[in-house]
Order: sequence, then structure tokens, then C-alpha cells
Amino acid sequence: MSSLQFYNTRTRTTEKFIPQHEGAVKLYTCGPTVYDHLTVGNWTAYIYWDVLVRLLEANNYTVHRVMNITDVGHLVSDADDGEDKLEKGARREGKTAWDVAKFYGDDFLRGMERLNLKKPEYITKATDYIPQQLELVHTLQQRGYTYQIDDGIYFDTSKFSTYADFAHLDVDAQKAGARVEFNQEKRNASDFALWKFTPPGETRDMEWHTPENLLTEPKESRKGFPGWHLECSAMAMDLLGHTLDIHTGGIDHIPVHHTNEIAQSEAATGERFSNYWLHNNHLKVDGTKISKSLGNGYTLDDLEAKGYSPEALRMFVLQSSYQTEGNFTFENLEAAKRRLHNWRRAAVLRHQIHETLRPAADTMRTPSYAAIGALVETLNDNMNTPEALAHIDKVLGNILVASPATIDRLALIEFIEKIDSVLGFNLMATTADISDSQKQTILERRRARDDKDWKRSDELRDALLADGIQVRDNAEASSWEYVE
RNA sequence: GGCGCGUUGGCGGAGCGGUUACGCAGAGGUCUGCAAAACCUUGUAGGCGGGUUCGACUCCCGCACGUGCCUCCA
Repeated sequence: MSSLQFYNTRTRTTEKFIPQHEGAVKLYTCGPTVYDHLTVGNWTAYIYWDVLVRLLEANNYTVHRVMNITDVGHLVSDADDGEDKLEKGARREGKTAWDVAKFYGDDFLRGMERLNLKKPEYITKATDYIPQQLELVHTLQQRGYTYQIDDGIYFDTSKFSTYADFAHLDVDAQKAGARVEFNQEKRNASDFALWKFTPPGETRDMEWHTPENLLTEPKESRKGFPGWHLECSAMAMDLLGHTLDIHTGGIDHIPVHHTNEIAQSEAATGERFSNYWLHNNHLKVDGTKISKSLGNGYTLDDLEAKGYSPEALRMFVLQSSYQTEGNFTFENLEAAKRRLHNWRRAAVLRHQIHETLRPAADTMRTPSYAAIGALVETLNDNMNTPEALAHIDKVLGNILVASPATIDRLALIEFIEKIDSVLGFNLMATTADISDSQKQTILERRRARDDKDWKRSDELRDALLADGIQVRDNAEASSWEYVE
């Protein structure tokens, strides 16, 4: 089997994948901030990383995966200014931040199930890891990377000499061209908050006691909350150790969030935070970016209301590479839906061809062992899902036009199961066999046709159609498929 | 201003220095009691200008345009 390789953002090259420990992978995926419904843009990322997990498992790795749920501390600005998204969402809905986090967190988990996303070994909430985050701040303080100013405890990026390397940042030039004024108390524009203090006179829904040993000027005891970047490092290292094999996330996080994760993690441990970094590109909608203000952030419910299943969205997403900037339109989603329908037409043939003994020679099998194996081979090249889909099109296309006698039913099932396990399309479950009585109806209709009783034949066809089953005829036989 | 990405046929979207990507849509045809579907055939794409090469969509340089992040957002 050809070996697995990925484009690694850290080295900006495509590299053979070698985990630290043979047979196991430590994987961290940046999860959502749960202050609103997720959009197709968010889901796109999780669909790709779901295929990544499936691909690793197909290569016989055990995947130890952490995905966080950000339920505190993500401010509306990456510059550590502005409101906490959760608190803002709470005000919008007249609830507490805790209620908002619970509601949209649960909504996210339901969405994962709808999309058939494999559940990570650990799904962690930032608010459950406050002690670990404070401990990390303490370690960084001990090592001399922190300083305290009026509104919080900050990481001094000038103390971390390789800060700019990951994103190829030009820190000085950024400072000169910054469009937004930064907190003048900060020592460097790129410094970021590890722990923010609740503003004087305010009470947040989510706030914690700041340990006295973290305060350099211990006056009154202060409440506070973690900076957004801190949680990922704290949870990843707490559950998976100092060094991850793979860290995934959106391309937008390279310059700030991931750069800061690396800085605070490596400053604390002196070890590399992650060997491989994989980044998904963003999805555009109708050629422009997704933004709440444009109202083009479609949710799963929006798609279902228009008749598009989660599997159709998955097909749409996987039609382009995870590194490609995709363009979501309903026209394209419709194309994906039809492609999926063709696969399902092939999948239901397994119920309609006769059991045959599996031939001994590979050349007699349709699909062949080689065709089944090629699926994972294709994906192993930097998770090339478009190529994998093209391969499936060819194999299933041949099945659709093959004479039933030449199809190896067990091989077909094996192929469909392989598609399901690696790409998560749920083909087996969505193309279950029809009932005995429905089969009986098809036989009756066949007899009516042989008698040229067209009226009876059409009645039975309509009856089947009412069950969502479309029959079609040729000279010798009738076959069925599901109506989409 | 900084960092980054892209420009492929109607739409989406890959690989590849010389051979059909693939899907959807379109056109023509076959089959058919009807309907639907299916099946067959079909399109000869690669921003512009240079360069390297026997040969470039595929490598290099320049230009144009578009676009993303640095503010919501994966």
C-alpha cells in the first residue's frame, strides 16, 4: 500500500506521515465556538477532518482524538478586545452564557450525528478545563513569558524567538500597518491574553477566581476568564501529551490562533507542539465569503428545508480538496445530490442480482480487489477526495451498465462498505432492501405486464411510487431504485 | 500596509511536461404500451505576455484580474 502523506503547514511541504508511536495517532481538532448555529462553512471543515480520521483508521491507526468546544473566552476580536461571543450571544437571546453554550453545544453534537461525523474520543469544553488552563499560565509565568497589565495576564511574544516562523509573519510590518489600535499597555502588538480580568464593576456569567499566585501585584482578589487560545493548548496537552501528531483547523487560524497555541505550548514545555498541521481552506457562498451579516451562512436545517440531505452536503464538500477554496451554491449542491443518487442506484443493485459464488480469480470479480483497494490508495495522497470520488464513479458506473450476471454481489457489498467506512456516505443504511410485500408487488406487476394489463401495471407502479420506490422496465425485467 | 491563495470547458472540480479526469447541466440518438429512467454519442477548456523544452494547462519570470486572513467566520 502506498504510504500516507499530507501537506504540512509547518514545513510547507508534502510529507510522508510518520506518527510518534507506531499504530497510533494523537489528533487535535479545533472545534466550534458555540454561540450560534453552525453554517455550511463550519461543517465543511468537520466533514474533511472526519474523512481524515476514517482514512487514518483505514491505514490501521488507532486514533486518539480531542475536539474542543469553546464555550468561554472567544472574543469578537482576535486582538483581545471586544466582547466575549458567548456573553454577547447570551444578551442577544436573553439567557445566560451557560444556557447559550449548552444549547448550541448540544446543537453541534446533534449536527455531528446528522452528518455521520465520527465522535472523537474526547470532546472537551473549555469551561471544564479551567484548572489546567490556570496551571499552564502558572508554568508560563514561572518561565518568564508573562506579564500583567490592567485587564489581564499576557504572553510576551518577544520572549518566544520563533513566534513569527509558523505563519511567516512580519511582526514589525504588521505593527506599522495595523488597522486597529491595540491595547497600549501591551508590550508588543502580537502579545495575547492568557487570562483576562473581569472589568471592574462588571459581573460576567462565566468568571472564575484568579489564583493569588498568578497576580504580580496582588491587591484585591480578581475574577477572570481564560483567553481563547489557552484552552486548546491546555486540553490537548492534558489529554494527549506535550506533542501531537496532527493538529487540524481552519486556514484562518494560522496567523493568530495556531501561532499563539504553538507559542504558549512550546514555551511551557520546550517541546514541539505538533508534528503535522493540516489546514482546511474556506468555503465561499455564491462566490463571496460567508458572513453572518450577509445572511448566507446556511445551516443544516436550511439545507434540509430545501430537500438536501446531510449526505448530499458531504458529497458536495468532498468533491473538492480540503485545501481548495470551495464555492457553495445550490446549483452545485444539486449536482452533488444527483451524483449521490447515482451511487445509490448502484448500491441497491446488490438486492437485485442473484447470489453467485465468488469466483476464485480476481479478474472475474466486478468490482475487482484492485478497484476496492484503490480507494484508500487514492486518499492516501494528501486526502485527495475528488480523485477518490472519480474512482468510485468509474467503478459504480461500470456496475450500472454491467450485465447482472457479471457482477459479484459480495464484491459489490465489500466496495460499498469500504466507501462508507472511509468516506462516511451511509450508503448501506440508506439503501436497505425493500420489504417482501413490495417485492411481491413488483412480481405482480411483472405478471400484469406479461399479460399486457397496462392498467393494473400502472396502478402497481403508482403504489410503489407512493412508497418511494421507482420501478423501471426493459424488455426482460424490471428493476427498482429509491426516489430521491 | 503585512501575510497568503487563486485564475481549467455552462457550473463545480482533479491529475498530469506529450495519452479520456470525474460529476452535474446541455445537444443528438436508441429503447419503450405510457411515463419515468436508463443507455449510446457529443463538447476538444486551461487569464494575458514572455521564457525553458523536441513538446506546457502542467516548470520559471512578469503583468492583469479575483479572492482570503489581519474586524464577524472553520
